[in-house]
Amino acid sequence: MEGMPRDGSQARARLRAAALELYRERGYDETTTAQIAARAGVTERTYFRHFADKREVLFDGEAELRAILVDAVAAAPDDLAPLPVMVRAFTAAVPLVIANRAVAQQRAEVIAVTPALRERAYAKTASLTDALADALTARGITRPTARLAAQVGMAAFDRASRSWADDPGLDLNTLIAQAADEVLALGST
Amino acid sequence: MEGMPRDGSQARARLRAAALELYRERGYDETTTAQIAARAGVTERTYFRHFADKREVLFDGEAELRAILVDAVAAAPDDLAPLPVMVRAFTAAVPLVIANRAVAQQRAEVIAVTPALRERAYAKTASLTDALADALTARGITRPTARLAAQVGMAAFDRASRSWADDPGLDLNTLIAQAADEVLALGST
DNA sequence: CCTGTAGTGACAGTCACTGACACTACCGGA
DNA sequence: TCCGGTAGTGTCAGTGACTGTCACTACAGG
Repeated sequence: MEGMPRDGSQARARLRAAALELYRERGYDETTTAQIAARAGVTERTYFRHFADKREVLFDGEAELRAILVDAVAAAPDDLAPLPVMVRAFTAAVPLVIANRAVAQQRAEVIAVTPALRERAYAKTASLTDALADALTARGITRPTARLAAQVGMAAFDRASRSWADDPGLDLNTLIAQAADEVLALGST
Repeated sequence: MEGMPRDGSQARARLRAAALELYRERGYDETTTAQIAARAGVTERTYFRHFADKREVLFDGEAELRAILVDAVAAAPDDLAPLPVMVRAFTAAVPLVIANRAVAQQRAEVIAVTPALRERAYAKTASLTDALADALTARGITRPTARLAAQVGMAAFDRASRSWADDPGLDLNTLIAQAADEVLALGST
């Protein structure tokens, strides 16, 4: 194309949209990166300049969530126990989660039926968990305990998210707090 | 080769060994599946008959661990709370873990420095977690709670494993119990 | 107007992975 | 003893993800 705008973020956004559409229409395995690029009006080579691989296009914007979580951990009161700190962090992210609900659900549907994408999703979650563990470590918590708290907090958030996905009428903030309570109740009959 | 033994499990074992060696010698990215096959004395096509992809060769034998965990969950007393059930399950797996320690460490080293392999490791862990959640569900525990307990239990086991990897002189059974206690203490300062 | 820089297209190449077909060792029974 | 089925393998051809390289174009700042 002759007069293509030189602003890369536009092409990037079109690639994101095209990929989500195609993955939903034809399935991930039946979609080629060339098709994604074509629908976005660029070449395959340009696709790989914006995204590291065929999966990554579905996992953009993770940085924003990470920043919110990490900042919330850093901002929590000094004397707060690890699990309540996690609750605060995820609570801080609730507005973003709610804002992205519509697209997130479409993505989740594709990911659910595609092993390769589930694998990437696990890796992204693990990456977020690492970031949370680092943030807890910065609060003076020992690294092994920080890792444990981050993983447990993420498990609680996962539990809350699923309930909320089933019934978006529920209050996600409340669900997060309840999930944390549920963790502490796992030791008692 | 003319007189190659027709027993596939031998080739499979050689492929496993060859892959671990090459991944350690040259790195995962610098190793081709053709090289693995060559070192094992078979063709590349045969490699892909035994393993689904280039990563899977490092994650064989997961089925054994899964069976032990699931059986232990099923065998636990009816009135035991979810987290203690997880402790029992992982405790039942300790002998296997100890027996595999030497090879497991070599694998862990490669995985640690290879994003593609870490990703697969996360997926394997998630798969085990799903199996544990299913086993808990069979005990009458609600699915969301079962998922939560399985993830929390896995986090505790991860915490215990890492301590044990750092100092194999410690008792892994004790570390698992301590990690579970630590989870329940995450809510208190 | 000139120059550096970022985004892109074009092209060639490697390698993971798959489908199809043929061959060979072995196991069971006729 | 022979014979047919089966499992494991080799060979070959092909697709598609991903990379390196080079040239070109739009735009910003001086």
